[in-house]
Amino acid sequence: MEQLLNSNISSVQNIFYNYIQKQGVFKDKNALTSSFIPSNIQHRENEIKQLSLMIAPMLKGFQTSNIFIYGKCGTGKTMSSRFVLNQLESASKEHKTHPLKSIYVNCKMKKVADTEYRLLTQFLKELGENVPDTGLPTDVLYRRFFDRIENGNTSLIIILDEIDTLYRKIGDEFLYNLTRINTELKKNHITIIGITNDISFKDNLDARVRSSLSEEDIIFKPYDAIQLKDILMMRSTKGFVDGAINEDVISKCAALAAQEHGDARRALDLLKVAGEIAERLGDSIITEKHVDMAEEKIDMDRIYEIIKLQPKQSQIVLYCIIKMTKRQNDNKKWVDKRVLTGDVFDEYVKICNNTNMKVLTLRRVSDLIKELDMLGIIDTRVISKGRYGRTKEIFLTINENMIEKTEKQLESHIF
DNA sequence: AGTCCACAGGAAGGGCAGGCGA
DNA sequence: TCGCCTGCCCTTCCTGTGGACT
Repeated sequence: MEQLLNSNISSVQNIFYNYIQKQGVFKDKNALTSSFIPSNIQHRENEIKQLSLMIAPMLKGFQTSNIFIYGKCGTGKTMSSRFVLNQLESASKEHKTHPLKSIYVNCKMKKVADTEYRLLTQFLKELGENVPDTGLPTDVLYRRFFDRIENGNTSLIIILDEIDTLYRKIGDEFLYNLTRINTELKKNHITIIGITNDISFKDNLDARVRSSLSEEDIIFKPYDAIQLKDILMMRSTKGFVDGAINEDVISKCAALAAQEHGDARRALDLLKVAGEIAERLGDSIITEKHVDMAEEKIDMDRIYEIIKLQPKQSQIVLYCIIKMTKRQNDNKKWVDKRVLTGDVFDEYVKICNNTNMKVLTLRRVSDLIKELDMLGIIDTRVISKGRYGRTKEIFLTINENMIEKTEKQLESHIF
């Protein structure tokens, strides 16, 4: 027994020793993450200039317009905004101008920034106030927030990233209240920068919110394959050791990401994960084979992550959708196979009864299906079947060769 | 043209847990 | 301790709807 333990220790120690000794492919892995803000942001010079000009008056204590930034994911919206605000704050400190503070909130963060109360506590905490996570009336929080800004000596810039998610969750009352607070402030000001990838989002807003919130717009166009390659080349130089990666591999990552609406985040992920896979396999050079493996791993990880975070009822609903989709023995291509809400619900009831789970109503299951759609794991479309009623067609968006793995993963959670 | 189906999805509210402040 | 507040998950009730069928 003791001998077995010792052999385990020595094998693990060996892995660590080899890792330390071996020259890996990474020089600075951080440079390959999407949260890394480089000192030189490529192909976004115009947008950065535009944004800087819009918020520069804050340095002299003037009120500036609220700004809306549009662009698909991975087009550099967040990175450019954070870059400009970092520069703005340091300019303010360096030249001792009107003091400024910026707060960045990703509205997609569940349990952090998805309700009015949570957002206000987040703002207050950033401003140094101690507020409980629950318990206080919302109007008390608004008052504290107002007092803090009015009686403090800093103006505030709030970046609301993925603002469309916030709107879908809590409506536009919160945004309206923020703009109202701003009109009542005398000494300091708030500027709101809303970031979204939904170009039509603004149309949904109440007219009074739209007029005050979206005074200036900036649109970030998707990167093309050449621009993506430039970005990846620059990041690779920082991120990988010399000779670990060649131009062909970078081109492949750029081309794959360009197919997905020029998503730089995806391109960087591919590069980083390909590097990790190469390292794990003991290869000192990253090849196109590693990129292929990285592509599959990223997609699978995303699905696992979504599944893991879903409540059990939602997992059962997804499991039923997969089972019903697989059950179709027609000649249709996988992407054309679809199931209907009613069929999913019938299957759901059966599974709940078999597993002694509480059976939720059709109304609730319908909402769970909608949530899965929003997560991008399924696609839905409302259709009419004439006198046989109206329902929802549900398509799986999971890659066909990942279905089995996803199903097994769900089974391990449910049963 | 009217009927009818099978839901979609909005609104309201119940019930529970967690937390605050007097 | 108790009243009040919030978030969260859920149900109930209801109206709306597109198009096949009569």
